[in-house]
Amino acid sequence: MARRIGRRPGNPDTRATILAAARTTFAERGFDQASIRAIAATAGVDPALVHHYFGSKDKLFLAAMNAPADPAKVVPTILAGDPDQIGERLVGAFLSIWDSPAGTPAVALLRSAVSNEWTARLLREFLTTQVLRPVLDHLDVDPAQAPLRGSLVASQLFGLAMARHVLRLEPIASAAPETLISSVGPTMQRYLTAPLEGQPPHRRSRVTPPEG
Amino acid sequence: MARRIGRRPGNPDTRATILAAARTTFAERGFDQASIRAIAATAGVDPALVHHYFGSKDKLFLAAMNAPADPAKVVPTILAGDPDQIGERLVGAFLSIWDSPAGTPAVALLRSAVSNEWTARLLREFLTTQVLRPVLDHLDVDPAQAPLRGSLVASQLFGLAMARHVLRLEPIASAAPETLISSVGPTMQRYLTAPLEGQPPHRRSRVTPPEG
DNA sequence: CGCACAATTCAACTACCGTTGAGTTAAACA
DNA sequence: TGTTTAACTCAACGGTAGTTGAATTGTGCG
Repeated sequence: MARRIGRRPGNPDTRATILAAARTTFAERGFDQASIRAIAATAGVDPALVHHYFGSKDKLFLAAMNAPADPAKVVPTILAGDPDQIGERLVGAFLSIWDSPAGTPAVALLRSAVSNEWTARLLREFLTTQVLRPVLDHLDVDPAQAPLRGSLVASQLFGLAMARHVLRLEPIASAAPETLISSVGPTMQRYLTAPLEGQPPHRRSRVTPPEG
Repeated sequence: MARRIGRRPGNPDTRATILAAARTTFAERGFDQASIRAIAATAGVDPALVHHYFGSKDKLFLAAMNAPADPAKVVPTILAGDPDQIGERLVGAFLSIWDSPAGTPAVALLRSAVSNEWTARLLREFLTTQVLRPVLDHLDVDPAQAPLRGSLVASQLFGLAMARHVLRLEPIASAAPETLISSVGPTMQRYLTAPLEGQPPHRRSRVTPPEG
């Protein structure tokens, strides 16, 4: 079992090089469009070596996604402090993730989740169990309303990340974090804590849909 | 030039059948993942016939995207009426598009824009010139703030559509339109008309980013 | 009828894709 | 030195992609 003879892990750089190439390629193209061959080429390596290290494309993706921002460390920082500013702190923490080393795998996960059911489930479970549930629990939100509030928050954060980092819609793409914090923070605050049904939609205010 | 002999456009159904198959396939899988071969199979037709009619996959996509909800007809309905309810009417009109015949190509465009730069530009220009600009003009928004307000609106609407129709995040995916109108409408209203810089972010309220 | 021409199909080309298995190289130990 | 073992390469497999050009079908017209 504990045989320790034979060639040592000669060049441990290679594994990390492949992982880095995988992260950027997945981020640029998403899971489906990123090919193992392209990743291997970026890493300057034979495609078969990727399989040698990671076994399959799925496992490579999982390995590349490891060590995104650990929510267990970020979430408490959001919760601490004035409850009225949780919305702003949430947006600030969210934005700062993309400028950190975790930003690349985050974009990768985001891009992939749209066209790949498997990665979509990955993102969904990560968001709900690691981020939304702790925040909603901490705020003592009515459990009957928590799912709607949580998915509203997720929809705005998702749209914000998409506009800023995937679609690159200006001026959101280049805006200072402070601008987005003061703009979107109150939205988060409202989704989290303000009464949602208190103000029902104005009576008969809907626009008639196109005929069909 | 004006020779009119030979076989007539024998079965004009076929072209429409292919277009319909293209729309649903693009909507289900997005531009990249939708194959001409799959579209042809859905239409019960040879892949080469698709090229015969549409020339290339790009042109087929453009043809399939034609006749989404004509914004020239929808936008005025949003603008008419109480300016304080424009947010709600905007969300209502937006939601109703997806339940109309235009919903299928809309989902297709949405899905494709994420992983394909070409379709992303298509969606971006459609949104800004056909929807956001008219609304902002009508509201006499400060031109210096209009782009930010417009892209904030777009980010929330985009996130809403994604959550509801692509990621199918519950309970947004199954919520009644009225629920979403009363929840998201005020957000739109605020992005469009409320002072954005009036309340700067609370001083030093940002969460420290992960080191890097 | 038989010609013209659109509708439609067939087979094939090139180009990638993920994956596999066998083969080569070289570093560490006995 | 020689064995062991991991690092790494090569060539190929079966599959799917968009696209192409030649061949076939069938209908209307002179």
